[in-house]
Amino acid sequence: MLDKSFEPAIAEKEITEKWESQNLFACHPNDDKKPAFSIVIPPPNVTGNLHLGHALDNAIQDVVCRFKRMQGYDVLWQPGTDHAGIATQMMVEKNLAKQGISRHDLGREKFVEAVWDWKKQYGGQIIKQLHRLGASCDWSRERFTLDEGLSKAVRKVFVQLYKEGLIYKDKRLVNWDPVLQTAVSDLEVIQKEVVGTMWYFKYPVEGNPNEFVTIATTRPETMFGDTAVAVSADDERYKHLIGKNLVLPIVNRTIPVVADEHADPTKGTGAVKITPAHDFNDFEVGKRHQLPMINILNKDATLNENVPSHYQGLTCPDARIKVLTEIKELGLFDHEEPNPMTIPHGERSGVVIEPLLTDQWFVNAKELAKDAIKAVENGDMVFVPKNWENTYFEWMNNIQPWCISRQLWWGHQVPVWYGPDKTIFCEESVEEALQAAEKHYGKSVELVRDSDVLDTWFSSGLWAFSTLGWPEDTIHLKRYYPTSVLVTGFDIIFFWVARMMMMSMHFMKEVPFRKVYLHGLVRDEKGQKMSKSKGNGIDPLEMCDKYGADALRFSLLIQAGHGRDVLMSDSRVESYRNFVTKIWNAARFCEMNGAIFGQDKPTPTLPINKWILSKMHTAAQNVARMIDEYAFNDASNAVYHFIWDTFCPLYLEAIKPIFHDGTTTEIEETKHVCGYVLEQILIVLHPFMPFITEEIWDKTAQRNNMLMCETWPSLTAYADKETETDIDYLFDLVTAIRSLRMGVNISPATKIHLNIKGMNTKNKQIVSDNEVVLKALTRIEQLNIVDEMELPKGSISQAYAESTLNIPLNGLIDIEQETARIRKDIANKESFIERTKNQLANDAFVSKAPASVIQDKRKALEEAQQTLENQQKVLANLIG
RNA sequence: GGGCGACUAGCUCAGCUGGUUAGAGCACCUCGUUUACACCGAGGGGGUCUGCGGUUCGAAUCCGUAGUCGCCUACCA
Repeated sequence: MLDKSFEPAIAEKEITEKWESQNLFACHPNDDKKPAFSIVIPPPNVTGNLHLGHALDNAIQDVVCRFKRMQGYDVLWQPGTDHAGIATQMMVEKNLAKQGISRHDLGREKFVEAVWDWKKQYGGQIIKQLHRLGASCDWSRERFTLDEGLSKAVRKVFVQLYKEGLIYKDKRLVNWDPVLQTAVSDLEVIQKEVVGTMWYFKYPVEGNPNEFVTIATTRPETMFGDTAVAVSADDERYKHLIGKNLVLPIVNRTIPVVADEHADPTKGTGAVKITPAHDFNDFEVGKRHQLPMINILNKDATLNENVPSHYQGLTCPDARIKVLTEIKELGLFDHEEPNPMTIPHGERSGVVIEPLLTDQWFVNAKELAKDAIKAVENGDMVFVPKNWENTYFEWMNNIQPWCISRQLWWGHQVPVWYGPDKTIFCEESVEEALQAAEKHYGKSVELVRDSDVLDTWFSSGLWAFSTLGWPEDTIHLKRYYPTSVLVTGFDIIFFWVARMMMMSMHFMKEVPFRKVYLHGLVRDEKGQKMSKSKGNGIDPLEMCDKYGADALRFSLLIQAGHGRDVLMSDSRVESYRNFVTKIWNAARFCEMNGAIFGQDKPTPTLPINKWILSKMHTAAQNVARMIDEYAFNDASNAVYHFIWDTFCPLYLEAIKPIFHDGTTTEIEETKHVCGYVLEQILIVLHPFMPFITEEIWDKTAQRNNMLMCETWPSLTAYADKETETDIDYLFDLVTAIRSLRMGVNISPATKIHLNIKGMNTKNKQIVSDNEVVLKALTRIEQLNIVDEMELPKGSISQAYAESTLNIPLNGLIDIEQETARIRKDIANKESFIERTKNQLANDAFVSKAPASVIQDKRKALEEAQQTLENQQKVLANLIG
């Protein structure tokens, strides 16, 4: 029995326990009868808390997984978390800082232990939160990117790529985060727009103190690292200076003037100072001209020993002020102007990123990208929506070397050992490295391990196969790889999707997933990005507490259309909570009227019952198609409207009089049909709203199965189009009658007499077949269907298709108001008729438009003309 | 600088390969019989589809162009 109201908090807990204690989310790799379907979860950061983006992402995956299970697939939804190198290390360091301890106080080993302790105690909170949403992951298979198995995969991949020459060590400019004191990849750098200043300095020409070259710079303090000034070879202003030297002010070091394509005569002064160790373009210029590279910064971005002593130890902003002062004192300042520019900031630390010359490990992404590009070109992997593939190609075709080393402690340590002479031994374990070293040196030696760890995305890049057991040849790998679809946000196409494609193509020779579905961002109700600083964030768990997980999921899903962002607000969730209540009450109604559950599909004789079965199957088919197209908004909309606009107000209302006045046979049939249809509704709605549906399923009957294990309605067409059309007509008629009543303020309590004049045979038949229903829904006491009659004075009439509806009224009606209403209706009809007539009189239209279009127009015209005629009679009767 | 997307009722959005008297939800107005539901029911008002030009018998739908907004990406001496 269903209680008076649905309590999400209690039901969600109970149902989750039932699902999980029976292991219903588990995959069955040995079940040969079922086709496999698999999804790997985008692993959330182990430090993370569930936000609405996760809620959306996982609601979508859950819909797909539950749907596929119901369709008879063996589903693996592979869960897990990411160790999130920088984020996690920062968090633990912050905690330690509260006790006044730095990671250096602890030392590397102790620190890493501390992080593991933290992880064991507090990490993975987000996984618990996913359970609350109803996520049907195979929780027994949860993985972590630093698990032993996954670490093994990481080492194997690194070693192989190294041995293939696709991973290499290089000294080059990288994005350096001076606070975290590590290199970061291009993707971890955020460009921020600011209005800076362009300063113009004069560099004297060597041997001719009265001649100067004016250069423009936005970073005066980097002048200590200048090793040339570049000009364009054709620039008349500077041509004569090429090959000569300038004197770098303050330090009084001489630097050459070189001709280089990088110098653009139209920009700045046409002469550009070259600082190879602190600018990416200058680095290239430096290499072209074999210029010295002078690094002037320490790891914390203060100036180092390569600058004049009174600058050493200053921060860049301080040094800048000092340089400006000094240049002015030297009379070498030309002028300055405001300069809008973008400045790189660290994604995590938020501080200014410095290009810094360091030794780092790189992946030759250009090489790995080749197969990853091909796989999308030839359709082995498909983007949904398709237009994202442009973004993918654009980036992949211009891909830069991927800097994978991080100067952190938390993460996968690079499997590289150095011999006494710095020879590199890249092996999967220290034992193997020692062996290799012994072979190399002909004796045992001490090795020192590289201290760097890998970019977090290096291990996430292997996620699609490492979680399935690779490099072991596991049954899961065989059965579930390649995975069926990846569901994620477009913001990590480059970080993750692209890297998975590259790694998977290289190591598996096969795509990691057949499709990638990219959903939008969750925003607040005004369409603004949610952020802590704006304070407009909405906590999904709060929403669960307040409205239930089903309502939250549904409000996300119903907006998840291709290429659309999702807006979130209390009022939206509230309205879907109302939908939950609606379903609950509909179920209660069925139950109270003795609905029969757990039976096979009925074969009813009453039109209304045939009708709802047909509608139900059409809806189920549509929903299935839309899920397969990843149109979650359309799919949820279709369920929503079927329940709220068809099942409840039409069908349930229509069967009330049957339960009340029907014959025993009719009542039994209707109990069966309404029970059956409700069960089908529960099945179709289940992927979207797993809790309420499972709860109703559970509480209404003794069942063998939980709802989530039921089979999706058969997709073979079951449609009774004729009955659908008939009953649709009936309900249209109901609306027309209700509208007529309402128009003259007849109280709903008043039972009326209704005359219908001139109705055709077919429609008469429909009305008489469903007379009980029609009368109940429109509160008609007496119904007269006549071929011809005079409309009584003081009665109210309305043309309805070929017939005229008439309600005799004893009381007064407002003739004026009524006349106006009819006139307006007539005017509408006339305008339609005129337009349609013109169209049909147009030879070009008749000769070129498809026959079906013309036929439809003719039919509509005929009908409108007939109705118009009737309506004109009604008007004449009213005023005459 | 390059690219992508959006612009349809007060708000949020449907409207697929051109043919609908342009739809929905929320909001709004009116009225509330019926023990499923007031977290509800019935009825109703409201838009000519950002501007301009074009293609077409026919355009919200295709093309061009202008504008506004958003996102991605590059560069910035």
